[in-house]
Amino acid sequence: MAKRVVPETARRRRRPTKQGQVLTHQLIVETALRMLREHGAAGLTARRLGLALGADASTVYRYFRGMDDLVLAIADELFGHAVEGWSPSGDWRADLRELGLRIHNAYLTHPQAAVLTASRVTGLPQEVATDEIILGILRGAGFPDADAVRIYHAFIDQSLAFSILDAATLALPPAAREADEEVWRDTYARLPATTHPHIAATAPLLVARMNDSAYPTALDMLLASASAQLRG
Amino acid sequence: MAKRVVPETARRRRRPTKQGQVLTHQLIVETALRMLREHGAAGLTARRLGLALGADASTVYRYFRGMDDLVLAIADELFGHAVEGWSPSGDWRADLRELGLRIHNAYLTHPQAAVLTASRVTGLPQEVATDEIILGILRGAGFPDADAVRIYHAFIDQSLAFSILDAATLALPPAAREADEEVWRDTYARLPATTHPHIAATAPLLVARMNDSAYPTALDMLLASASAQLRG
DNA sequence: TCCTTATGCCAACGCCATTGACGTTGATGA
DNA sequence: TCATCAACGTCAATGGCGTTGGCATAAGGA
Repeated sequence: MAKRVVPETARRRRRPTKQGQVLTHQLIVETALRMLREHGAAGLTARRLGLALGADASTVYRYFRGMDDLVLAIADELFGHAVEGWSPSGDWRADLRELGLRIHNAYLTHPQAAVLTASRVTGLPQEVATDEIILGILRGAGFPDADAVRIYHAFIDQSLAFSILDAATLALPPAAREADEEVWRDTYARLPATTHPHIAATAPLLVARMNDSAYPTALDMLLASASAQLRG
Repeated sequence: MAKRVVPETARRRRRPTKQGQVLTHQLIVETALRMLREHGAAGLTARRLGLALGADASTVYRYFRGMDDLVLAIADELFGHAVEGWSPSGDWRADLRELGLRIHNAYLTHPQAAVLTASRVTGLPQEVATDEIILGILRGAGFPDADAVRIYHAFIDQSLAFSILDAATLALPPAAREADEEVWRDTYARLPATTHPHIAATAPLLVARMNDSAYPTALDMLLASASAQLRG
């Protein structure tokens, strides 16, 4: 075949799809983002993307080598969304907290993008820009380079990792979530204090928190530890 | 159809597969675990599982409602593996560190199981047992119940979340990983200090750490913060 | 002995990502 | 002006996936 290569230069020749749509990388990424937002991670498929674009599924492959390439482009875009409109306050701890929550939130609807961002470090522009910001905050706060890099790594991976986890919960249909909650409540309430004293003692607390994301806690703990390191 | 219901009572009547194998829930889970260990998360499919069992893929559905049910069973099994042979040392911090690493490691080859464990809290036996152990360590260390529950939640989700992330890296074919590493090294080395001073200053450190999991760092920071809370 | 039920197999459904072949277009340069 | 060529659209097909309906068979229980 004619080697479905994706050219790097900007395209100048265009032909509309059957529905009259003119495609670009940008348009495809934006459409994909909208689909993810509206239908969740499982809702983005080549076929449906093609449909949403008014084009054949295979047309997507003229622009991206495969779905992974597309998701990678989406992933980079999300870093841009995460820091959009943000500016440093001067308080490193508050700044990192804000950025952590923003990144976590941006990837919440796009867990597949989080997986790729973390596993396939490809140096895409928005990702690099975000890295620079985070490292800048840490070094500006006075962390020695080795510590700054270590904390940066833990910080960014933790935000992405929790996004994936929390996204899975979010993606469940409400009915399934309620059913699970019921089972859980039952199971934990039924455990006798003789065999499971600690669960029995804390069951109400456990149940009350079971639907919350643990990310804010984990983030705060990471920042508290970093702060202690800085002072110590 | 005859409603493919999975009976809850132990089965007594058995008919071997064409290959003479006699199936049980246990055998299916064990075979699936082996496939995950040997071929990674993407290597476990209903068809291949059937093949490995010497049975038709559809036979699996006589034992599990669907793939999710099977993976849930696997997930619970993994908690058992994680704490197998472990006993508390009396040092709560060292104990939690050990358990965190064990859980992270157990789910490393089974990220799909980690996703389900965290998103569909179903109160399966091994999971409950592990929860009891962790809560016991925290309450034994002197944490008030509210803190113990909060830390427990962050701790367990952190280990699962990082498993998913690290598993994605692990699953990449070595060639792809090396190619990515190359790109990364290039990108970061090429950034001028004028536009990206912080990356430029720490590039060697960044590159040196890029393939390591950030989990141990994040875990230690979480424990350090917990310890400070306890003392404070 | 007969009936029920558990459990096996097979074939099929509708989904998925991806690709090869082919047609059409617009820009380029002789 | 016009031939060439790359870009990029469609279509049809491939091989995989989870899942299910239909049917055959064997093990107990009556």
